Amino acid sequence: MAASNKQLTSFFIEDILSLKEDKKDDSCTSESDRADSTDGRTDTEDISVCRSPEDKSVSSAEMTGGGGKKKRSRAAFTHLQVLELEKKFSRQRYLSAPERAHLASALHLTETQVKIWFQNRRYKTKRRQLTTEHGKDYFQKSDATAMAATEEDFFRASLLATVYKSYPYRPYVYDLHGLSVWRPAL
DNA sequence: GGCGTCAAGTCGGCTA
DNA sequence: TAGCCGACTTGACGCC
Repeated sequence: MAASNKQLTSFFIEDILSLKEDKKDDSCTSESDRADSTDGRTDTEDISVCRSPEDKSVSSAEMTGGGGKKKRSRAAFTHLQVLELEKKFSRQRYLSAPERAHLASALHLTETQVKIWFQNRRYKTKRRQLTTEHGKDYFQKSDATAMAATEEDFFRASLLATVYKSYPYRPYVYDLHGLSVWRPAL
């Protein structure tokens, strides 16, 4: 697994939520949020933003020149960009258009990138939650029941193991407490 | 080379 | 009809 040793964007939600501003990379710029969000929230105040992904990797629109087969690139968001996105996601799972535009400009990302990030993030969270529930169901079965386990159960167990291996970063674990409040399950 | 991660692509459904 | 969504899938990238 690629993530076993590297630290990269491994951090705790508590860190994100309590983060005001620590260190700033030399390549990063700091800008203050003008707090023009429609609901009056100022979640992204004083966001420090590094270079946009387009600066260090080819953007989606920019493909291999020469008219050959177009090559898709994968933008790598900076640590701080992910930090702010996670921070926002921990409070809001859905963004309105103005909020998305505001966050995008604050992070030097496109609105599409922010939208896709939230889509992927929600799906990732849901997958994790589902596999957790399935895991509970499976391991709570009695031996007798386990003896009569269906092929689906075995498939489910193997899938669960695979998914657990796929999600080494604890900060991505969320519990749903109520309908609208999400918080880390740590 | 296989595997895991993740941004982006695709597809179908829903809503205003 | 446009825009957003969820549910995957694809493709690039990094690690072993």
